[in-house]
Amino acid sequence: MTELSEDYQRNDVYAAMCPCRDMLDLLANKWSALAIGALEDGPQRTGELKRRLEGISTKVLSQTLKKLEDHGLLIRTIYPEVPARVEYELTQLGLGAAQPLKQLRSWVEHNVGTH
Amino acid sequence: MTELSEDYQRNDVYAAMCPCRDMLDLLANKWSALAIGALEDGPQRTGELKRRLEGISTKVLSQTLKKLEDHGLLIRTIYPEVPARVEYELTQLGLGAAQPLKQLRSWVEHNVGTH
DNA sequence: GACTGATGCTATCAAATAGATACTAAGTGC
DNA sequence: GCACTTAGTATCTATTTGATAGCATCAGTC
Repeated sequence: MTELSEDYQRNDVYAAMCPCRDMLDLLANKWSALAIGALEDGPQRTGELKRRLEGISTKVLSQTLKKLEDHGLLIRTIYPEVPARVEYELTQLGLGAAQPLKQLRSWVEHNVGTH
Repeated sequence: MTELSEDYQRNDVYAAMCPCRDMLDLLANKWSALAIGALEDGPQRTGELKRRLEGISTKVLSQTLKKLEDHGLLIRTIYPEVPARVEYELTQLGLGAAQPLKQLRSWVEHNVGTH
């Protein structure tokens, strides 16, 4: 086993200074979890996301999507139509993150109000 | 298939008014995800949790644990020793929630800094 | 018997974030 | 010119977070 193959073991979400804390903070968030889940269905534009993520404000939606883009989880594409069309699409990384988030949402839906 | 067996389908985290939104908001949170993960190792007292959840403040730890208790995810036990000993332990519900959260933490640790 | 130490919680203040709403930009159609 | 559409920013307030200090309890020490 080479040292390179063990690289991932250096990441520890319990360590305050570990860079993966940022990612956990980003993903362990209501709106991120919902946005990534919605985008699993394919690229979507802003208005559609706003409608699906019931209760989110314009500002928080913009901020959430920007943070996800900055972390490489999704790609933002502007189509120079009029009025402007903006689409968001998950990257491979985002598709990967979507899996555990889907399980979390699913667990919540199946276990609330049943105990 | 009876109606009762379909009950869980009424929960939809995308619906703003669904009670499961509260649970998603609680679990999709950095400190909740870390606290529940730590408690998977068994009951632990406050100081131990504070040490493991590097960077958390006393106040936020208290608040986080209280919210988790209020939602039935953990049980708080006070042992009348001196100085007082307080232990937190996951309930069955908490143990269930721990699974998807573990996968999320694991995904983060394996996918940060590798793209 | 006052003094220190340990533990867990709350009180207090500043800083950051969320949320609600209004406004801007750019071009189309009337 | 004027209204309409879409996506985003600006603005203001409310809520939450974070850092610290303080409190209560009582055992052990001198």
